[in-house]
Amino acid sequence: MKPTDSEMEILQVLWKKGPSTVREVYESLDKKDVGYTTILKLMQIMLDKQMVSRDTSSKSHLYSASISKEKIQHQFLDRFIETVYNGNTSRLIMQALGNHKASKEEIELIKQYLDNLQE
Amino acid sequence: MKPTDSEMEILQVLWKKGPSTVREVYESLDKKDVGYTTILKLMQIMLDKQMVSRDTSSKSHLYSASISKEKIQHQFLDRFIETVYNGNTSRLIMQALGNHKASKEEIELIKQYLDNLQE
DNA sequence: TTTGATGTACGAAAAAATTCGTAGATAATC
DNA sequence: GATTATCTACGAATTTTTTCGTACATCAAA
Repeated sequence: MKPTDSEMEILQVLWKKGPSTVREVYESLDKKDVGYTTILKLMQIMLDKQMVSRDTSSKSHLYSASISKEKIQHQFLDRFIETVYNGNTSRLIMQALGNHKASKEEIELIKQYLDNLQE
Repeated sequence: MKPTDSEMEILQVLWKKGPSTVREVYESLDKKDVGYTTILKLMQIMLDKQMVSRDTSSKSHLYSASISKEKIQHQFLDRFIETVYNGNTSRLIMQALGNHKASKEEIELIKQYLDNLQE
């Protein structure tokens, strides 16, 4: 099960803010280019697909992500490395390091991580 | 301009093998689940979008990627980190290292890269 | 020069994803 | 209690992506 781009944006909000109403999600994604019912419909579809669950006890329903951020990240990462980097993980890592100005602390952290791996 | 998943698969082949005919691409993606004309059509659409160019001097046209692998990778990576990792690059790198069993050589390579960055 | 294999072009169907209007329910406010 | 605001449900239109059938061209045998 692979969330689409729009679905990912909604999941991001739910992961960040926890259980939220459609309006809260709509507000968070300040995309003035789509209407409220569009987001509503998307979230209803996500419910169908069981990507989110909801609490309908009050009038405005509360939606929560029902798949963990880590799991989706992992899944996307694998797929991403495969389709974009042809399975070459080191290449991805180097490019990521290159694009992004890493701080001393970050670099140290990653180095430590690598040291651990080597044991 | 964002290639779709199918378009990415085709680009991968062109990057790897260089200028190729539709049949060569079709063969490379041993997806027996889609027909030859599907790939042909996709590549024609990609021509429209100027993602590929072609040489029509002989009967079977030769297609080449007209955007560089590096450029697309860079673009995808930025987008990916943004939508999936919320801009947190280190997180991506650690997870990538964690998922994937890196060889001693790879780890060394990345360490060297980090050392360079630190200077 | 006919036959068959291999190509391209392209319209159009099918599938997937996105968008929104409208109807009706519920809650809040006057 | 009437009016207004806010919410859900849901069908349906749009847009995007994927798929393929068919028509026609070209080339190499037979």
